[in-house]
Amino acid sequence: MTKYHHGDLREALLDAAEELVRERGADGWSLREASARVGVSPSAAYHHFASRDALVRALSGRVLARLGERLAHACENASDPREGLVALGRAYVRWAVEDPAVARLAFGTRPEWSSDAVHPHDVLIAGLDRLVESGGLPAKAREGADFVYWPAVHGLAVLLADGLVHLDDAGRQTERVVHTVLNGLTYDTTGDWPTPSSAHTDRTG
Amino acid sequence: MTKYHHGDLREALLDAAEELVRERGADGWSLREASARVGVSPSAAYHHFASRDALVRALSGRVLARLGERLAHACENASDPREGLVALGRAYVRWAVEDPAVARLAFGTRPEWSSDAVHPHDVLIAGLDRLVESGGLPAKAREGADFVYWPAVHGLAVLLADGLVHLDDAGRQTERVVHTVLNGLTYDTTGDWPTPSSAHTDRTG
DNA sequence: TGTACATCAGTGAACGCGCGTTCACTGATGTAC
DNA sequence: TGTACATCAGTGAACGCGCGTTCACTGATGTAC
Repeated sequence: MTKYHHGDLREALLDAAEELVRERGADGWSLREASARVGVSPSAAYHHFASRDALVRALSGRVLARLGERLAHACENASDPREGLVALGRAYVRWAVEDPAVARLAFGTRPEWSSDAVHPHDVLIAGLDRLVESGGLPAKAREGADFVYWPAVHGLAVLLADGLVHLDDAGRQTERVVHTVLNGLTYDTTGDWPTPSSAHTDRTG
Repeated sequence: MTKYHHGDLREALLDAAEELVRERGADGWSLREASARVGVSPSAAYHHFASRDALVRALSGRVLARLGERLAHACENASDPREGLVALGRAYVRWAVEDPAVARLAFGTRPEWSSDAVHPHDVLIAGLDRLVESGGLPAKAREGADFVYWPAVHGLAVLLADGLVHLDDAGRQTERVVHTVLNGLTYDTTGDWPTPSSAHTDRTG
């Protein structure tokens, strides 16, 4: 029954590590434990990852890529662009609340990023662009708007995931956050907000 | 010169631990290292902390209390309530950017909270109340507004601290975030946002 | 179809290490009389 | 002011442990002829 060759040990190790993160937190587990859980000797892992750290970075990348897919799915299936951004925010926060330890790992580790994966930030960019195209947001408010929307949603997600805040209905609060940000971007009484020229997302560290 | 009794070993250990966090990250150090840095045997620490974890929680509490003081100072010295909230946000983000590893520790560890310290969330509550009193925010928007403002500022802080985003001028972006949120709370086209009845901050875990 | 052989993906023992924590101890301090 | 003594805050050796990683190895697989 037990085969000498595992088949897909790499993926199995990532699965085990993800589960361990879920159970014990981002740092509460070892390479040896992940190997043991898969039923393989510790040294076997080194045929697939250069080090424990490489495993963690690979896991982080896999997790973020999946988040990107979830967000894209949520955003695209909405009835209109504004609702798309609401759905995106809800999916983001929901994910963090449902899987807080994994979320914390993903946000706290430089991911090994596969270039064909959908980055969460790209989903957001597309969502905001669509909103502007549909007339739901003034073009002049668009620049740098992702670095207003993202922090708001991200902040709610991590405050909840880290347990600093508890909310009865996190989904409803997410909706309020998103609407508030979009309204605030639209009714901007304050003036010009030059986009910082080098604003960017760091995807790999 | 070297005294047998240290004088204030407890505080010195917290200082050493804080410095180690700064140098190596939230988890990259040991009780033994902190003791060694202070020039004391590892076991000495156990006269002041029940365990390594207790040390970490005490450090987290101290860090958050200092943050509370900084925020209160920034908020109170502003020219008007709205500027107070801008200053609060700037101080919050600035702190996270200047001391990212310590900030991450403080947000990721249940703090040992001393009841007389000023909690960051309390400073925010006072700032928002003042804004409403001065007519800068409709009373009907007040409820739950802290769970819109805080996520936005917190999110920007942790995105920067975790290196997920880089900005030329984080201070300016913070201002935009705060103004956007306050404008969005004021010009709320969407309707009623019942405050989740049990929304609260967790200060100790 | 059969066989030789290179390659791949495992094993298992061993390495050196630093960790958190305990324990019996001792030197320094401060208080009571 | 001097002394006995309790208490406090250190020492240092030792504990058992699990860790990441290396290494020489071997079993399984697949390909060339």
